[in-house]
Amino acid sequence: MDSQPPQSESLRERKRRETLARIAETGLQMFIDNGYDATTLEAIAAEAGISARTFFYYFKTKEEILQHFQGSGFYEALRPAILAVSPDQPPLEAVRDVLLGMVSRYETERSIVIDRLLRSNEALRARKQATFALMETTIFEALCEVWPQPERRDEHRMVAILSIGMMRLGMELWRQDGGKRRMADYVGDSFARLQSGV
Amino acid sequence: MDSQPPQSESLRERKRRETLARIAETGLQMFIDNGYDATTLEAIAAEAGISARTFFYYFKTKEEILQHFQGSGFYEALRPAILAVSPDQPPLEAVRDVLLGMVSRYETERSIVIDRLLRSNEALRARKQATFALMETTIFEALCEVWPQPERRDEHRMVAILSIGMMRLGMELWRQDGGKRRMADYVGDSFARLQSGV
DNA sequence: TTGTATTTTTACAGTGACTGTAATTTTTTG
DNA sequence: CAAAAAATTACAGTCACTGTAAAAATACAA
Repeated sequence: MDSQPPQSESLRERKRRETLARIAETGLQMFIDNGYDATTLEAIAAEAGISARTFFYYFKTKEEILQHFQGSGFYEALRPAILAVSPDQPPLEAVRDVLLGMVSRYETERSIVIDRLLRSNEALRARKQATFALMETTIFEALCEVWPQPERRDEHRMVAILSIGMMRLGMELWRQDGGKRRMADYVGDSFARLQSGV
Repeated sequence: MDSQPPQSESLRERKRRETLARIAETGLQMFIDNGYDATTLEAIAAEAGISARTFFYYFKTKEEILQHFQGSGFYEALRPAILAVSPDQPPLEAVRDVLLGMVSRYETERSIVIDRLLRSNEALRARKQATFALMETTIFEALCEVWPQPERRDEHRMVAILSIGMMRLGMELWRQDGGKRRMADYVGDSFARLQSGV
């Protein structure tokens, strides 16, 4: 109907965005319904109305479908959030606050379902751990920008490892507890316990 | 020459052990020479003098060749070492001492080469992180046996995460430093720094 | 030694993720 | 509208890995 496409997004861009989203949604739903391993690329492509080859034009791997959902929301926001932190507080507390904010946004139905998928398969579990390692690196590098003194680099590494560790601990305790309280509470408690002496 | 096989090991067992070792050694050497991805299973099998199908009679996956070397030495010794610890000292110090002992035994030429391989490939890096996660679980469970009070379980989780974190930190610092001092020194320093207040 | 059970090895025929290539269609742009 | 750029597809291939069933090697008992 509009003969003038909105300047902000061309037909091409819109189609691309829609196709990407359709593949991801279709894939995730099929994973949930039938399991990750049992869902073939061919089936996802067919369901999404594209050829199998085209799938790889949008995603490098099957796993990347899940990374798509992990990525959107958590990992990408980490670096900017830390860079925006006030350099007056101690780094560990700064990172703690950033992570608490992100964790509380993370606790959605979808994330929980995806997490269950990530636990269902050996390779996916490994990828999940790798994501944490990536977050550590991201935190470390961001801290080095906020507090750039070279003699603090080792401290930054330590803070990055401890932060991700406490986040993982909190997430695990939350899971163990069946989600009675908010995930962020458990993460906050873990940080508190860490700081109250090891 | 001996018509009597030694009771301890039958022909079958010896051959099996030898074939397993031959596949692993051949595979590792070919990975080192030509890279992990560029080395096909078929090539390893051919070099080891077996059929491709027989490879999978010994290893479930190609990755398992590397796990074979990781496993022998580190992961398997972890649980018994912690179970043998004196319950008088604090858990964190106990685990620290265990890890320091294992790390000093770990720092061999072969381990370093394997570590380089594990860094060369995305999936392998992920597996490496997964191994650390597995060690955390092993430590946690062992601690729960040594100090079985239910109210200490969360503490044990914390100790497991912190220990593996400090070990990883030490290993990383050692690598960054080009191995001037022993790896165990860096790990020990990391633990010390952790305990001297976060 | 011989026969029989068990284990190991192999060939063969798949499946499924992923890649390279080159042709075709769709969208953009001048 | 024509030419460039991007998206889609078919097709053929590689490689890790699996299922199956038969053959070979080893163990064991009579």
